[in-house]
Amino acid sequence: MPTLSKRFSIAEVAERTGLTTHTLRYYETSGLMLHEIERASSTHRRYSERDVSWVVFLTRLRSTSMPIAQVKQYVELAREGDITSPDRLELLLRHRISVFAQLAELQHSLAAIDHKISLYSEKVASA
Amino acid sequence: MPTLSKRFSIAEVAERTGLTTHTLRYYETSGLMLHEIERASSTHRRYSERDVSWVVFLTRLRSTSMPIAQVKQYVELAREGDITSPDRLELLLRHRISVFAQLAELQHSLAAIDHKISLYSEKVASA
DNA sequence: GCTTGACTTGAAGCGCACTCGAAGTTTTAG
DNA sequence: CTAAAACTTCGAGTGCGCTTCAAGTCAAGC
Repeated sequence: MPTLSKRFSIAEVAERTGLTTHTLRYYETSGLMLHEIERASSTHRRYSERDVSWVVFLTRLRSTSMPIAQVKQYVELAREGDITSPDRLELLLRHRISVFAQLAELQHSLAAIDHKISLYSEKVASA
Repeated sequence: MPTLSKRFSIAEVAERTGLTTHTLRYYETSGLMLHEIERASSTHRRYSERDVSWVVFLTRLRSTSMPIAQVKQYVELAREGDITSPDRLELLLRHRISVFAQLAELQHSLAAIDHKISLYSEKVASA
C-alpha cells in the first residue's frame, strides 16, 4: 500500500510553514529532516505530508529556542528507530523544563515592564 | 543634598546583575546607560544604585527580546527629559504587546511539545 | 519546442549580541 | 614600596541562524 498522498514543492512548504525556501534547504542540509526528501523526476524536492508535519513540529522546537544542534540530535535518535524512543522522550521532557523556565522568565520580566508602565501612566496622566 | 549612597565596582555590578564586566562595558559604549558612570579618582567605573537599578531593568527588556537598538532609542528619549514620558510609555506599551505575543507562541509550542510527549509516553509505556 | 519562472548546489556573507585578547594602568594588600 | 589583582581601552573574533549570490538546470504553459 504505497502512500498516494499529495506531494508539495518547496515553495508550497515554505508557504505552509512560514519558512523561506532557503531555510528549508538549510534545514535539510543541516541534517534536520527525518527522512530523505523525494525528488521529482530529477532534482526538485517533493515533500510528503509527513515531511511537512515534521517541519511544523521542528518550527515548534525552534520557536522554543531549541538549538539546531539539539534538533539534530533528536533527528539522529529518531533515525535509529524505535529503540531510541525513551531517549527522545527524555530529550523532550528536558526541553519542556527549559520551556517552563522561559515562560517564567518572560512572565517575570513582563511584571517588571508592567510596573514601569504603571509608573509612566501616572506620570503622564498627571502631566 | 548629595547622594551619599554606596558605589559599586564593575565586578560587583556584574555579580549583582548576572552580566559579565565585558557586557557591562559593551552596554555603556553602546549608549545604553541612562547616565554617565562616575569614575573613581581616575579611570575605574563606580556605579550608583540608580545605575544598577537601570541595568536590572535593562536586562528585563533584553530578556524579552527587545533589541539593543530599541533599548537605545528608549535611553535617548529618557535623556531628553520628562517631555518624552509619553513616548517612552508608548514604546513600553508596544513592547508589552510583543511580550504577550511571545508568551502566546511559547504556550502554543509547549502544547505541541506536550502532545508529542504524550505520544512518546504511551509508546514507551507499552514497550 | 520555446520561453519564463521555479528550482538546483555550494560557498560566501550578514546581523546580532556578545566575547576575547593585548597591552598598559591603577588599586590594594602586605 | 612592591607585587598581585582588578581595572582600562579598543579592536578583532566568535557563534548562531539564517540569507544572499552566482551560475546554472528544470518544468509548465502557450
